[in-house]
Amino acid sequence: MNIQQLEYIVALDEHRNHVKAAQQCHVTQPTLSMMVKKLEDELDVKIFDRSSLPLKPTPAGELILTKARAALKEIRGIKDAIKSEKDTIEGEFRLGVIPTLAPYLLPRFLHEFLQKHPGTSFTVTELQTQDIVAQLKSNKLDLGILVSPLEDKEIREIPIFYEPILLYTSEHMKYFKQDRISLKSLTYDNLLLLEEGHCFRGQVENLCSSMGKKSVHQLNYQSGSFETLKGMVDNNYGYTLIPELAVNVKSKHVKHFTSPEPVREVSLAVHNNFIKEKLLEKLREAILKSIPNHFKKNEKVVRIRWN
Amino acid sequence: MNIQQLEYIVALDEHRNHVKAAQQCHVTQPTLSMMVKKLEDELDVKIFDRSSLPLKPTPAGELILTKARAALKEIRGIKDAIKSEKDTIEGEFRLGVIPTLAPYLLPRFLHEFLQKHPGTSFTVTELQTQDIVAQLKSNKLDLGILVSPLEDKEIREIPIFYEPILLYTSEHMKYFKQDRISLKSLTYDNLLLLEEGHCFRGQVENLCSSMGKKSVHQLNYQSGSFETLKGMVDNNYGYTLIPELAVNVKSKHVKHFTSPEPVREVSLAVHNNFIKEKLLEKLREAILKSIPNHFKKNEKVVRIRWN
DNA sequence: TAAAAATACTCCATAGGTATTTTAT
DNA sequence: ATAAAATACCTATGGAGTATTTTTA
Repeated sequence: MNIQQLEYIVALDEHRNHVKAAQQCHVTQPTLSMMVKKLEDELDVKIFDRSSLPLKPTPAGELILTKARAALKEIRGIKDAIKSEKDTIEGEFRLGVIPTLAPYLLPRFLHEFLQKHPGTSFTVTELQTQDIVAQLKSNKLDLGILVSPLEDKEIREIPIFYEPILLYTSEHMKYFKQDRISLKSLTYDNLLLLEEGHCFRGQVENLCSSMGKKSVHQLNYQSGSFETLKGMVDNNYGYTLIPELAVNVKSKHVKHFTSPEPVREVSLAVHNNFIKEKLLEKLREAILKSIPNHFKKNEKVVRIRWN
Repeated sequence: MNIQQLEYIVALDEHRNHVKAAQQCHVTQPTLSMMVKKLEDELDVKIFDRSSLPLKPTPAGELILTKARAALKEIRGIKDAIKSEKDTIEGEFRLGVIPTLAPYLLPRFLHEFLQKHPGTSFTVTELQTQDIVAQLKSNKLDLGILVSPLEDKEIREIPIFYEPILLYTSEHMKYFKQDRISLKSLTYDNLLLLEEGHCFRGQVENLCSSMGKKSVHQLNYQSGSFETLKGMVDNNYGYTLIPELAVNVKSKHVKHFTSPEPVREVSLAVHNNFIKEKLLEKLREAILKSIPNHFKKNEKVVRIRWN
């Protein structure tokens, strides 16, 4: 017995005509005829009395049809439940965001999102990438916003945007006089960096080594936030690399790189189990709407990896 | 999606182990693994979290499993309902029996059967074969007892026994002095016959022509019952052919044929739709128990056809 | 005789098998 | 190291197609 056969007999009972029933099931008349017959053979019961046209169910057939309808309803219920689970936005969600994004990105979209979707609520935690990943896996978090790729089979990433990496330089550096900086011309010496653990530190180190450079630091100042680093630079102390959302691009200290521009890929991250597709879609849309247009995918970029 | 896949995920949820689940489903582990995966792919939902052993259902998986169990229950319900319908004896049944059997056969088993199966009741009608067939088809009868074969696609015959045909002869006939009569030696002239419509008349005519004989009747006496014919013979008026149940075999008027003996095949007849197999089985057993042992199938017979 | 259903046959998708590799404890 | 699960590959069943015949009204 299979689900198709049940659908065939139900359709046949509804139409009392093989051709019409077959059309409804998107198969040919012989296919439907054969399958109905096969089911009858398997159950060893005549479901339809074909001795006169239009055919009609036998007494046993009536019984079978009633039960077949109930079974099909349950089966459709499975698909429907999944669909509605995927389509529903409502719920309480635990969101982890990396510290180099949280203060700059969340204010841009979260309030509006909550107003637009009153059924949703979020508990936001600032966490470093590895903690977000671990907590998504252990079901302590539902969603993450972080820099991808992670290359973790259990975690699904939905890329949202590509955030340019800018140079934030003090006035006394040579870069200050340039309009745009070439990535190749960058020496990584005396670069101010975030402390260990922040993915952005890893990203910059990665960028550095991918350029075949070795950074030597006279001052090994490591801060926990861009705000401190910016303060250092503002007070004429070296330079740093900084993602665009973390700075006012109109500041005279900010320098863009020439093409190909380094960017970091910012993604939504969820456990493979997460199925609220609609929520992901809506969140992605809301975030995309809140960020500058040039963050959208662009071929002329160097996507830097954080790990 | 198919029923097997639902059974696989339910088994997997029960055992939390692919090997054991596969054993329960009588398939190999790779088969079960693949099918579960295929279902997940089709539904686009992870049903099981395999990141740690033993695996466990995802939240969405729990939902799916609940519904899958309900669906399987309905599906099993179909088979169970059929089985119980087939196995149940209880009910009111309308039984048609041909007149040449009814008065001799019914008293032999019906009372005992009713006592043994208090849940059953019968409405018996004496009808000729063609009427039984018509009423089985039009659902005015549930069961028939008649002489087969009928060769009607809508009617199912369950042979019960083979009733010998005997010669019932008056004392002045040449047959009276013989111990056993050879079928070939029989002249069909002046044979007393039942009136038109009775299948037994057709059977005898059939037997006659199959022997290459042509019957010529001096006295064309046609009766509606064997009792009348027997009365004629008892009063020294010719002879007749008569099925064994209709006579006292110890009577001196009764002569057996030599082998191969002519017999008629007595069958239960039902419409193809009829599914109470157990009832048929029990009826057949009861009838068989009530008739002489030599009525059971025997190779040394000439099965005569009534049509 | 026209419409409906059954039959004959052909094809290919896939459920299921075996052998092996990969993963998790 | 060992048990469990996934993967690769192969086979054969049977679901579905087209063409045709048979049946019903």
